[in-house]
Amino acid sequence: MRLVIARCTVDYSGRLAAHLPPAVRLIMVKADGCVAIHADGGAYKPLNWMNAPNHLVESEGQWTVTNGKGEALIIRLESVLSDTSHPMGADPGLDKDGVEANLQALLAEHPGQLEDGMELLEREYATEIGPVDLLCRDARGQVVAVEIKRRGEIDGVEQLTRYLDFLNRDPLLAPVRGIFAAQVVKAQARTLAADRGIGCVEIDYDTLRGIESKVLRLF
Amino acid sequence: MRLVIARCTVDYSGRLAAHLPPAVRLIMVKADGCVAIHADGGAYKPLNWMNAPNHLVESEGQWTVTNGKGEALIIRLESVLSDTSHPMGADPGLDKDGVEANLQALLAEHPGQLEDGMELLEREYATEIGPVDLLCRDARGQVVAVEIKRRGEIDGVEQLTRYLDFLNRDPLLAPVRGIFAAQVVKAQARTLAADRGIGCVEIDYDTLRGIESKVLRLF
DNA sequence: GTGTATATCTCGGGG
DNA sequence: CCCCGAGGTATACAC
Repeated sequence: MRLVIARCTVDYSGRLAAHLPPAVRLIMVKADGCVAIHADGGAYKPLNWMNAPNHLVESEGQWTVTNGKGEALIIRLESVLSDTSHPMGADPGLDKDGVEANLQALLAEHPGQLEDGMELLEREYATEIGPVDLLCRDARGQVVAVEIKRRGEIDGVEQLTRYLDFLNRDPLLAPVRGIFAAQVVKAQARTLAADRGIGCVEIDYDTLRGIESKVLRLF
Repeated sequence: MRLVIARCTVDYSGRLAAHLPPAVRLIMVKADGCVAIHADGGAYKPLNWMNAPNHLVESEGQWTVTNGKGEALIIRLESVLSDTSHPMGADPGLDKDGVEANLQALLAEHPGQLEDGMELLEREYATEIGPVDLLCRDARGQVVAVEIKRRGEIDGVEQLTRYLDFLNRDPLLAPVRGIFAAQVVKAQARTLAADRGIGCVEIDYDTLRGIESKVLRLF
């Protein structure tokens, strides 16, 4: 990884046009060739960048980075304060645990948390337009499609609507109703869901995890 | 900005749990206190990070970063290869041109580019489920809802469809028709729009900006 | 390659 | 402060 501290201006052209006036910034060049220009503040996103694969040409006081998609990043260096390189090697990568998949697994184990008497038929039930998170049967025997989100927003309601459209074409399943389950359901999503006859359930993740812990303690 | 090159392990807990095995990485600490851990590859996103505001405690071989939302980042340093600081000052910020806001502003000024005789009624017209980009009236007096995107894809058509559903329940506005305006409308979006009676208009941003320039030159 | 769904999404604006 | 929408979204994965 090469780290350059320099007073510079930057111009990006491609999907939009963006310009950075002169200032001291960090220019980061990674081993895969990607370039990022960071200011000294404002979270992790760089001001400008060019992902790999790209082509970097260094000339006197100017770097030109281009890629095959007609994008270009031009860095004009007014003064270079520091220019260092550090070998790092490949990174072993990040282990993650606890995203949406975790919530889905817990609800698959405890479908009764969605509604009394609910039973799981299948997880990741495959349709032609994508997998339904949970396919369940309610206490009265009706099939229920469940879409799970960490944050319940309008896109999720659209997603569930598409699944319901498809599922209801299958005479073996129809009529299928929908439940939108999330840790928090936003007002607009709730409005749209209500409008389409889709139920909303807010899931308390800690409660659910508590139930799971109790079950595990029995063994 | 402080730049530390070190062999380290990192653990994040908060919205999820994430762990990084030992490797040499860049630890970036910006003036506002935000911390980011970068590998030598993989685009501009860091492996782990903690945005400002947060609280950083450095002890022997370990940094602990916490914030007020129950998130924590623990960096265990096995060996520090480099540790430098570089004053940069505030960044003047990024000038962007060509994003949706620019397109919306230009179309609001020149609704006739959507269709002959179109007139603007309101920009960002509020509905229960979100703001309609432009509400217009066409040459025959019919109300037209306009959704503007830089790239016209299927979710934009869905969005406009939702707005039309709600707008058409208002007897003072109905019947409302829709126009989907974008610099490029993808084939699937065009098909879906046609199926729903929504018109598509492709906008040439440079042409539109040219018209704006001509208008400005008159003054 | 295109389409779909996720993200510690980030980031900025408005109420 | 939260809510909401756009993003040069990026990224992974299925078809």
